[in-house]
Amino acid sequence: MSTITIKDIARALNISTSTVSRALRGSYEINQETKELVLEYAERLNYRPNPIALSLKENRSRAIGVIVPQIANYFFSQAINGIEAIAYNRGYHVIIFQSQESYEREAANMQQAMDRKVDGLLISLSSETSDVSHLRALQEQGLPIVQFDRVSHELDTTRIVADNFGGAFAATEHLIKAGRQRIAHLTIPPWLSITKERLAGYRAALEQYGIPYDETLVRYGTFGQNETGPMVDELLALPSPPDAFFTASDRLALGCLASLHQRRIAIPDDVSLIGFTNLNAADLLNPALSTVVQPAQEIGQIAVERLIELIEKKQKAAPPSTVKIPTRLIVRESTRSVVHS
Amino acid sequence: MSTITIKDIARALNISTSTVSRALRGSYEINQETKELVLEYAERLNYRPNPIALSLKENRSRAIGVIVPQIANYFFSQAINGIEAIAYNRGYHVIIFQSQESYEREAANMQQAMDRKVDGLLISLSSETSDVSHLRALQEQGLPIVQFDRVSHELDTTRIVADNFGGAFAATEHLIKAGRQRIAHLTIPPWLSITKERLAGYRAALEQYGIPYDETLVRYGTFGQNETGPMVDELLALPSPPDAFFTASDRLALGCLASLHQRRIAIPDDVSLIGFTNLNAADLLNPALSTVVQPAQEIGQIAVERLIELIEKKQKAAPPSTVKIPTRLIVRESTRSVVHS
DNA sequence: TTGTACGCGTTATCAG
DNA sequence: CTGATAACGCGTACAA
Repeated sequence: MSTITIKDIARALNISTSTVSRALRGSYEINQETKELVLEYAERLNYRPNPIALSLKENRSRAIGVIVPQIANYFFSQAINGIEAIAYNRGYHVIIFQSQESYEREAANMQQAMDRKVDGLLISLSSETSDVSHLRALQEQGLPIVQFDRVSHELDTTRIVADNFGGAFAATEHLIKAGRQRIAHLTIPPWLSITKERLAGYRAALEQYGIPYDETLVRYGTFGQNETGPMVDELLALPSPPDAFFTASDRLALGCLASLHQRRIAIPDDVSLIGFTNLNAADLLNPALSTVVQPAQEIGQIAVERLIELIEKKQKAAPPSTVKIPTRLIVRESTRSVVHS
Repeated sequence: MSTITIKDIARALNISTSTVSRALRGSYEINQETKELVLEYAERLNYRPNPIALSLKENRSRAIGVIVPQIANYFFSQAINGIEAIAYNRGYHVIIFQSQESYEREAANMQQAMDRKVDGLLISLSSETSDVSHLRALQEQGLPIVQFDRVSHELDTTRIVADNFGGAFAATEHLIKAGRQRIAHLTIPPWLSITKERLAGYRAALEQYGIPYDETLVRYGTFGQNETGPMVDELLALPSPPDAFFTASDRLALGCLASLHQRRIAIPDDVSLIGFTNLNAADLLNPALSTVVQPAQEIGQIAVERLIELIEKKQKAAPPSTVKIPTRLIVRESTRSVVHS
């Protein structure tokens, strides 16, 4: 009794279900009187069409699948924030999947998303994923897919990413201009697209300012816990230790910050530190820390907009392309004297 | 052709759909031979049952609706992390809704969740929500509901919350024992359950140590941007300004930290600062900042476990009760000399 | 303008 | 042991 169907209305009004259906969706060929009657009654009983029945019939769900490595990662939770907001306004629901950085789980998630008949898929690849044939298979079955942040160029989809090269270049340049010469780079697994781009930006800046690239200054992390301590120790033990750190994520930036504090290294007196972070995360960061801000929310919004475009105008699939969203460099010097007052 | 149904199998094997259905679900009354034939064929063609058809038939969706004020809030993204992990293992999907701290939107989300026929609802109330009759209505229609974190005691459901009183007491006591006497409390809207509990813990600690309660030291924020600056200014302008700050969220803690830095107030030399934060957020915090850690992930996990219990054993609905998860006080003194080296 | 019948994928019921 | 049929809620081609 709690859920009222088109059938109940038909029975109550002594008309057929098809008439009710047509009235409800405002079909032109229908008696004004009947129409109003139906609408009024439906309104009164708070009739709500059953989307599941519709899904079954139309073989679509008005749901978008989102697969991310980890929700509890500030970048992704912000991206999802952007995604959900837009999707909601466009009448889509968001079903979240976490790959937990596991290829296997990512594949399982994709299968489940398919089973659920999502209308489209937004995905940021797990760090374990190098083979994208499972994704390609879905795509070939006609599932609209948009990649964001951690993307593969072996898969021909629209890709929405931050300007990782530009951001890394700006960060490195900033450190160089601050007089640093031995800039360490703490980053994430080397095979990820975003890692490569950031590394390239870092190297380009070094090159432009005539500083030799020293690969011993570059350290690759996993997404594990407490990994910065050993990295920092190793770097400090070098014959010629770093005088600055450029980290590739907020997690690494803060881990590095904490490690340096524990080792009684002052920032920015002994070393400088700058990290890749996210827009709101920047608020959360130590005010002494300069950051390269990634517009996570914007990336999510644009990704979902593109995806909905693909879903709704299948006829003219926009040619796959890579969209780079600019990053922003936030320099905080003002607090320097305070922190070390 | 991409999706294979029970019908396809039946046609291919020249048997009826009912036989296929029975074979697939291992019905006892069925020929071993036929069974194997069907299973083998289904396996080979990678048959996957259509959950939407099942939903329509069984009037359930194996999906859990989760309504939170904001995904991009570290507490909630961690809670969702816990929720998703458990739900996934139990075969449920998670559909996310953001109320964006709006009552109206929360109500709309609930309606949509109902429309989608979620099997149960996990909710943390928006800051605008005081009237819970919309929730009560759903509950009376038989929808299993579990509240977490921001709960209403006017709604008779299982509630999973952090031990806000205990955490606030511990934080305040810690500050008192560090010699502080004028402890400001920056908190969130006063009508929220969690606000009241934290305030009560704060007052209880003051009382226990014979410090008079001064309401001018308590400031209530909204969830807006950049609200700590004015709060801190007002407090510092008091005839007898605070010598410590206890903040009710990571956002307020960091906002406060930044504001104090800007005003050249040293921590912990001039004032002490302690905040309510979340387990992983603690990593992100300034290493100089002590915190009361809320186990966000655990709260999510327990909430969803309870919900699934309710969903699956409707017969014996566990009596509604409030579960308090302990918080943990993390004191970081070691970094003090470093920050001010 | 309205009603009848069918199909979307699946399972339960009832015959055989 | 297996098959035909109805039902879940909806929209629509076709018939009236």
